[in-house]
Amino acid sequence: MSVTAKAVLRQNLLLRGLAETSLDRIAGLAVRRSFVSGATIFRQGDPGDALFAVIAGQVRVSCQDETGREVFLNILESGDVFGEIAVIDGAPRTATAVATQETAVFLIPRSGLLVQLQRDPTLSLHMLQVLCQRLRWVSDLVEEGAFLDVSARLASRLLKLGRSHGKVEPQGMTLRISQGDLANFLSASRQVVNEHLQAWRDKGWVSLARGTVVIRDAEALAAVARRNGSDTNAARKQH
Amino acid sequence: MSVTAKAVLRQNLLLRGLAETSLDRIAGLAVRRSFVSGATIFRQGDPGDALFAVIAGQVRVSCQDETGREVFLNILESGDVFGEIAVIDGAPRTATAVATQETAVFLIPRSGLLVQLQRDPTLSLHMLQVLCQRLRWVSDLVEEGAFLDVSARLASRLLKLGRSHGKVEPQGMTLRISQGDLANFLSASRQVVNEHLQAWRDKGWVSLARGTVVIRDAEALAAVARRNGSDTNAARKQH
DNA sequence: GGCTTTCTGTCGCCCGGACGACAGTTCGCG
DNA sequence: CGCGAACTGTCGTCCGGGCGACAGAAAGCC
Repeated sequence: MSVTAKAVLRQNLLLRGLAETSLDRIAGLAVRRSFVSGATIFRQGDPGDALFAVIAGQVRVSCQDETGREVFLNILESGDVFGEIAVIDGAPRTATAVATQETAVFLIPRSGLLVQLQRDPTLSLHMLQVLCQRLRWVSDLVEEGAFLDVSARLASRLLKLGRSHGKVEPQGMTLRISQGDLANFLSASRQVVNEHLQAWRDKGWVSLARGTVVIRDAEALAAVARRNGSDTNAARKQH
Repeated sequence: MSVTAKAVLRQNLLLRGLAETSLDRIAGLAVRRSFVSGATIFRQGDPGDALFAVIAGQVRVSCQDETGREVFLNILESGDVFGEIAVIDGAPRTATAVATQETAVFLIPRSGLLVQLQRDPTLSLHMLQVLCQRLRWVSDLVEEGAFLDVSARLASRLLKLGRSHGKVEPQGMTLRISQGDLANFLSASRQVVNEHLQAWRDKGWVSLARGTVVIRDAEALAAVARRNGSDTNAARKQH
């Protein structure tokens, strides 16, 4: 295993701060895999026999229904771990993971991982942290879905995506995502997303280009994210 | 600690199958608490300094926004564990827990629990299972919220509640919940829930009474739960 | 350099479902 | 036993936002 790959593993929440021997043992289990852009890493319903960690590239996790509608749950990049749920309880995968760029990952087989979890309490504790983090993320999705209208959800999600995947540039936080994908993230329609985005562009809060959104006024977006459906009416009345 | 209390603890997913010594050590940490019907056990934002296990009674877990709107996330009864997220990562509670009956719980303080998790790998592994179970439950909420319309969500949730909290009776599976609470569970309005419930009553799929729903044809409900928004139209066209 | 694909920007229509308002019931409680 | 609170059953109104339909623009791809 290359030195840089080990460095990537070391920086994530799961493995950060683990004893060197423990890290080596996990590294010994891991297999490197590459995926071309668009390749499916696993799909909903597959047996969950491995844990993954992204070395380089990007992976999107989503759910689909039979009709092909899709909801994105998360975007993962270098250092992120995914596929933990199924690996721990051994049940089928709850979501589908697709590489959206040329992507390299580590694959850690379930059997070896379970043994290691049993042996290394620190690893278990880290894994618990990872699951908690996921749980908070998903609970947040539920809460926002229940309480916020599309504009608030959009603002909130833009800020979160910006924080985790944005590139800081002089004009602001740059996000590489199409409006259609953004809509899938919110379970909203592309059209409505576009409408809000444009309103915000006119106010100077964001700038838009094909496949990118640049956040120029995070404060303003945060205010929209905080305001729920009822306040939206108030805003319209005022205008 | 009473024998019956220990029996309750032993049957849940977290502690089931643990070594006797390990179980005793946790029992040594635990404190028994009682709550009257309507009492708040903890609320969203509180520091998460304990794990809870229900001995008897019922606890409802929900999120609230500032305007008082509420979404139920779960209903817990004897043997269920709750409050795990905040206890593990030490961050504020993500939801509010309220006793809906006279309720007794065990409270296990964070500090002691963490030590025990570090010492007993089997306990950690069990805790991982518990978190996975929660994660699947919450992911399911997201997926259903995104893909299913109110009738399908209602059918799906009724079946799930029936499975976990229903009483089997000659007429069918009896569920003790008001239509308003059911609506909060789906993030839907009480009125629409009532409308669907009544349509189903007329078809003989459920029977209704003040504060209770009896599932008489689980198959029929399952079919509704499977059918998403688009098929609803098809059904209407046919009629 | 053309051709296809994939985005963005816009309309208009229409429907699911939220919300307010009441009337009638049934509990629980003083 | 009587009163108030909580629940169910129904209407009508109104609107957020889904969906189909295009047109133009930018980006791969042969």
